[in-house]
Amino acid sequence: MRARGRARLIGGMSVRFHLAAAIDAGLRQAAATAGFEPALFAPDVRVAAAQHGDYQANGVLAFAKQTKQNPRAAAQALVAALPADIAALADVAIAGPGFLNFTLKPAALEAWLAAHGTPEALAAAAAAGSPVSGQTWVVDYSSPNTAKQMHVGHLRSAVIGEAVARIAAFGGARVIRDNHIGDWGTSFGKIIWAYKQALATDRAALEAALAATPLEEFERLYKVGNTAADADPAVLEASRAELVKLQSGDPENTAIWRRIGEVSVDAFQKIYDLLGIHFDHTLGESFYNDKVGRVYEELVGCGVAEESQGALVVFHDENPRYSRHAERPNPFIVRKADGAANYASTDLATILYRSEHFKADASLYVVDKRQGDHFEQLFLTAKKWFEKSGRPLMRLEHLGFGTVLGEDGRPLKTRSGENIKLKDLLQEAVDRARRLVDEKSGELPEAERAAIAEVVGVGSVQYADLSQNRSSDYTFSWDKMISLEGNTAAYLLYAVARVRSIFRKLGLQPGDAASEVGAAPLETAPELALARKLVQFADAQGAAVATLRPHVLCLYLYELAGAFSAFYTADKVAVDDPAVRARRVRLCARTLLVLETGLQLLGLRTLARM
RNA sequence: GCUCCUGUAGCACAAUGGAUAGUGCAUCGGUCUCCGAAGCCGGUGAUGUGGGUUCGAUUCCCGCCGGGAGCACCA
Repeated sequence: MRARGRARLIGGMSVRFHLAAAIDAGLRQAAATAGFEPALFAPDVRVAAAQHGDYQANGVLAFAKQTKQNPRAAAQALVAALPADIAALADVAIAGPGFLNFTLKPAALEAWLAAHGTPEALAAAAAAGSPVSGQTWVVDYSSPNTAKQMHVGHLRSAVIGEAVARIAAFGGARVIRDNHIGDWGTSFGKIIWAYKQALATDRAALEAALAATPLEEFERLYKVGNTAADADPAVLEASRAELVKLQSGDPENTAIWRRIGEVSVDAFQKIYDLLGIHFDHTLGESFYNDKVGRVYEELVGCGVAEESQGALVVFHDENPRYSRHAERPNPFIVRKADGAANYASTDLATILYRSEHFKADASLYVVDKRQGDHFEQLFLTAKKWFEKSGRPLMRLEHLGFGTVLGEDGRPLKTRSGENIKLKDLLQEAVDRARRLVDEKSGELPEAERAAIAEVVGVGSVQYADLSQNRSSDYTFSWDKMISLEGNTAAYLLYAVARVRSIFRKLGLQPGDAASEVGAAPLETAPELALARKLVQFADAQGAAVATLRPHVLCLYLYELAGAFSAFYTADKVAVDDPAVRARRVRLCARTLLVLETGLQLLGLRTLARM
């Protein structure tokens, strides 16, 4: 069997993208040679702390423990049996109780840099042999409700979802981006009622408002309808009647509803454009409206669902939380007592559609973690349903994220207690970035400063969100976010701009092979540290795909930018010695390549100047 | 009440059971006649608490204390 991963031949030397995987394979081979029981030995290769080398393998300790051997003796036996390609790749040392430390040889670093010199080479290497390669993944994110402006609560799903989608696609998956908008439900009866009232009262004013700020106007109409329905049972009844007409296909109500959807999606797209988001599909709840009947039939038919208090529900007796025997039973309600569908109904229909129509291998839901119970019940239900109906079940995963909090530790709101509109938040970020750009780079033309401010401002919002573990609550702070210092978008973008500046000054194109010809071997400590960090892109990328946590990629890019900045300060690129210059040009070009690739995976744009 | 999540320096974060717990902000001190100082180099400072499992625990298990969230027809 061929080794996993793509190997490129450079000067007869095979170059692996994932060097950790190469070391893992080499250790397994050595273990076989040394007579270790394969089932008991897992190398456990990981990126090491810098003082220990580049990679460390911790698996000897567990192996020695299980087989009652001296761990250092086992480590020595393993090292002695290491295949030649690993010995050529790295220096190996046994440390502490039995850790194996691998320090990549400069020639191995140079070969990796030479082999991964273009965006195409990097992407091909990352996708080849990836565990997700060739799979179809649906990423379900953003998912706002129509007739409402997106607010700060919608930020994380959009930003994290886009990053996850890009990371998965770079890892070789065929990614389908699906915006599961909330475009169906009782609220539309109220909007239609209010719309018709406004039409009868002052048609011109209504049309003017809808022409100027259509989404805001529908949002206002919803509030009018909602307030009126709360105050007056007759209005509530009238709204219900409008909803029934809509659901039975009444042409007028359907036209109003369509218009609501269109203006909403148009407004959303303006924000998506800023965030670099483009959906393949916008299949909202209404799309599944005619697909829930089949779900009910099947669930009842295969004995998963049952009637309870008039509703169609699913209990999960094996789980104390969702068991019918619980103190306060909390079943999964798949059809309401009034016969109407709910969130659960359409989500089940959605799973079926993604299975049958998209042939999806995975469906990832980037949704607030507070909906964790819903997804747990949804997945349990889908599992039983698909098992009983003999269908293979795709991987279902809820990528939950925490709440955006203000600096007071409460969910982020405006001073008056309103939700902050996403549009306003992004504009504020751009405005703040603009002030910084004017201060730092006042010499640049007005139009360029505006463009820079947009990239820095929006990128700062994205990066601040992505750079911490998504499942934690996220404390929002303007000052920290737009800050120039620390682990921020500005720091990474600044590193990119400085690399680009070097190439401008030298009159070279980044990645132009001719500029790297005759490169001398890497020599200085900052050069080696930068090269090592570049090689670790493979590890960061692999970890990002495996964990679907973009912050591991953020952390890596920050460290890479730091390694570059240290190198930049210590070692001048524009030196006379052509061999030294060539090797430093190559380091700069790869830094640029990896930084830009990584930032793109996060959904950020980059700048040549800032 | 039940359940889930969570507690790491003044603040914000990191650490698939591994080595001396990393980083940023703040703070203190260096550093621009030299490719961009939005930078670089250095100092100070932390695992809520009590047990347990383990060669090894921020990580796993149990208790306690603190914070957040969810719990029948909303999404």
